[in-house]
Amino acid sequence: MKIKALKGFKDIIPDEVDIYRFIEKISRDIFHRFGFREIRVPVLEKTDLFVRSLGVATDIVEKEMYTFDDRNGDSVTMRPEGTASVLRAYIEQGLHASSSLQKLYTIGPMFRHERPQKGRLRQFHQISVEVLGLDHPRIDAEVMAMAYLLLTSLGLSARLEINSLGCQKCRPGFNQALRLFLDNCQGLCDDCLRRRDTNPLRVLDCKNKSCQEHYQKAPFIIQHLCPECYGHFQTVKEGLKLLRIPYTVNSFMVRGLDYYCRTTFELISDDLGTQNAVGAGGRYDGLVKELGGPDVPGLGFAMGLERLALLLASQDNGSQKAWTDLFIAALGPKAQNVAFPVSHYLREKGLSVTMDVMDRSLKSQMKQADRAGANFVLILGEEEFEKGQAQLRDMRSKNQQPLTIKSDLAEWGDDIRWELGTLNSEF
RNA sequence: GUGAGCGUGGCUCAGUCGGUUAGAGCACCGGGUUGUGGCCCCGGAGAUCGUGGGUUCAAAUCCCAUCGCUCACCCCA
Repeated sequence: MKIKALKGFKDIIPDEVDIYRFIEKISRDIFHRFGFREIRVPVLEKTDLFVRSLGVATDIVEKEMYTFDDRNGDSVTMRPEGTASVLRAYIEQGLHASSSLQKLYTIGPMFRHERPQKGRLRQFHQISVEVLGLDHPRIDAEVMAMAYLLLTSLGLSARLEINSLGCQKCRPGFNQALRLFLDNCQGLCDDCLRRRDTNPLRVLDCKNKSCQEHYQKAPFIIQHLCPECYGHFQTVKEGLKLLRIPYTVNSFMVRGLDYYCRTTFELISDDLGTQNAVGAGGRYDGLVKELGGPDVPGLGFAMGLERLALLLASQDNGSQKAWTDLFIAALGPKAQNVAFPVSHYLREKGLSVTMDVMDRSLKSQMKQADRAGANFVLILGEEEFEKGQAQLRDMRSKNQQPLTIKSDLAEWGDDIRWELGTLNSEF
């Protein structure tokens, strides 16, 4: 019986890794421009960390975490998201002491025991970005602008939707108003009836038509924001305008995690089926304190690498294949015996070199060279080898020139490097 | 947890009102070019037809069970 990977756990094969590396490279570059630094944190944490940060009643904590007792009997959890771990590290390492403002990001695997579907896995990968220690609304706009720039830099388009969830002062009032409104609605669907109690905001994006008719008249959270939250939201929007970042306000947008307050946002793509958010985040003032740290405000977002990769793959951007500087085609045992150490010498000197060690026909070796994306092929033929000659072929121009083989392999290797250098500079 | 669809060489799929040696394309290997790639032509290797059981003279095809994958719901990146 073949052993297969677990449900929702995927191998990322070389062609796909190229896409992931591309995404990561662009991300690091963009984040650097905004003054962010990378932090790497463990994938396994004490269960309590996530229970406290995400909220006991959230779906993630209730039924999606990979939680188990380790060999000491301690309850541990494979991280379902990045923010909690980064904040734990921020507090534990005393990063707040070295600078009151910390801009951090991390890239890595997250784990949630969900039913897999398009753009959703049990082990998936996120880029997670956090700003700690700054509550000015402009940073909210800046972070959204950075997320937006990342997408456009990747050649992707997505729309930015924003909302404000208010704070501990004004949200309860809205929740009450909403619940009152829902109690007076007749004929809501079963889902909405359930959500009315568990997560009232969630009813607002119900897909049921009759429910939606009701919600046309539902109270908007924006109307219930306290003056501070309202002002914050206004400045966020002004900031986005100043930066010329297009956005729409979606007052029905909710976050699944308890810790969000005030600004929330999502980056939505229409090419992802129903899992249409490529990135999402928001402000989480109070969370650091909740986790035992100083009372500093926080803000962050996460992007799903799989979803980004899905979008990039769908845009048939011709993935460049692997390449190699030089392929050595050696025919016959004698030539092979020389080619083998020369290939190693050239690699020591920094060239990427491939050769066929099975001594196959020249035709098939040329084929291999082509597949390896070789820029040049060094041909060591049996007869020529006896005469101390080799051929250096430029695979693009098909030009071929003779090269004298020297008995001192290092000396000859340097000759080859020299020739490749002069030939390459012509391009 | 709920619902629907689908499991045939490495990949994408055809074949399914049961009927001989299960096909194609791509990829792979070899040859045509006695020592020169990408195109073309020819040949080759490669399949427990997801698994188990049942019906039948005969099952990839029908029935039952089971496993897996996919998509959707819930929820989320």
